Amino acid sequence: MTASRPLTPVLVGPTAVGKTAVAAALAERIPLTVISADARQVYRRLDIGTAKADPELRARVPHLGIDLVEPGERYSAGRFANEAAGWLTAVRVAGRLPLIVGGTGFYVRALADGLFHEPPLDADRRERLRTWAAGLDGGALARWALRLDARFTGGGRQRASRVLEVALLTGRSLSLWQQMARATGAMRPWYIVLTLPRELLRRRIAERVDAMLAAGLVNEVRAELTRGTAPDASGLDGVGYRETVAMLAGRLPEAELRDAIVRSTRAYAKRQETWFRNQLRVQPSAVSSRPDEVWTVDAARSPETIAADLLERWRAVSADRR
RNA sequence: GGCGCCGUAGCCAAGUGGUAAGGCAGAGGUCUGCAAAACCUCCAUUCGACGGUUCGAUUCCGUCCGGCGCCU
Repeated sequence: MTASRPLTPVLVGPTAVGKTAVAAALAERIPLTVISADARQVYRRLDIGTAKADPELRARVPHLGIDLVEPGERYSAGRFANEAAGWLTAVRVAGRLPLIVGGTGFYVRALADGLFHEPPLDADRRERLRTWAAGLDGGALARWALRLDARFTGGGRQRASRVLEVALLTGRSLSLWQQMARATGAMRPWYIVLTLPRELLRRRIAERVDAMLAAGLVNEVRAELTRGTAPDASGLDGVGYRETVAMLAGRLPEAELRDAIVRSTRAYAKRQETWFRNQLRVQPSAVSSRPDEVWTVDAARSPETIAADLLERWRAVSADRR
C-alpha cells in the first residue's frame, strides 16, 4: 500500500556541502521539522565535531534525531529506522512537514527501504561473542564467517563478526535472513542530493575544520574524556574525534592535527559521494519509480535560492504523487 | 676550485646485474542493525640526462645537469 507510505523529502549530500543551511532556509518558507539521519549527531555533548545545528537554529526549527545517546553507548541503523518511523508520524500528525536531513546513507536507507526482520538477540551472548571474535585474527574470522554463511563476501572483521553473531545466535545465516524479507520502509523518499565540484567541496571542508578547531573541538574532546568516556567509545570514533583523541594521547603531533582531520574528512566525503551515486536507487516498487525521485542540486548556489527551487519542485512532485 | 653524498610516481620511500616493495595523496567501488564505520580495486613500459661495459643496467663505469654537505 503506497498510500500508507507518504512521500517524504530527504536531503542528502557529503559533509560540508551545506545541508543544514538549506534546511534552515527551507524552514523559513514552510513549517517543517528536521529529522537528522546522522550517525554521529546522535551523541550527546559531541556538538562541534559533528557539526550539529546550533542552539539558535534548533530553537527556531525543531530537530529530531540529535542527542539520543551517551558517547559510550552504541546506536544502530535499525534503532534509527524504528525511532525515526515514529517521529515521522508524530510530525505529520502535528501538521508539519518532516524533512530528513543527513549524510549517513545507511540510516536513510534503513528508514526508507527497511532492514530485514532481525529476531531478538541475547545481549549477553552477543557481547561474549564479540569479545571472542575480537580475539581472532582476520583470516580465522573470515573463515568462520564463510563457514557460517556461504554467501559471505568479505568486508573485514566488522562484517565478519556480524555474520557470526547472526548465524550463531539465530541459527540461520545472515544472507538467509536478508533473503527472506525486508521490512517495509516507513516512507517513500524523494531524494534531494546536494553536490559540489570536488575542488569547492574540499575548500569548504578545510574551512569547516578550521572553524571547528577555532570553536574548541579539542576542549570538547578533552572534557568528554575527563568525564570518564573511554577514548575508544563509539562516539569518539568518528572523523575529527579519532584524530583529536590520538593527539591528546600523544600519538599525533598537535601540529598535524588539522591536516589529519581535513584528510579523513575528505575521504569520508568521497565515500558518501560514492554511496549517493550508487546506492540511492529507489525501490522499483509500484508504479512510482520515476527519474525525478532523485533530484541532484548544485549546492554552489545560495541556500535561499536552493530552498526556493526545492519548495517549488516539492509542491509539484508531491501534488502529482498523492 | 677540491673532496664527498645524493637524484626512483604529486609527496615520502625500499631496492637488486635479470626485467621497479611499501606508505601518503588521488581515482573508482562494496555496503541489510558499530556506517563519520569496515572493506576492495586501480594508480612509474620506468628509476635526473647522455654515452659506455654487458646476453641483459634502475643497479657497474664515464661525462654532464641538479641538490646537499665539508674543505679551501
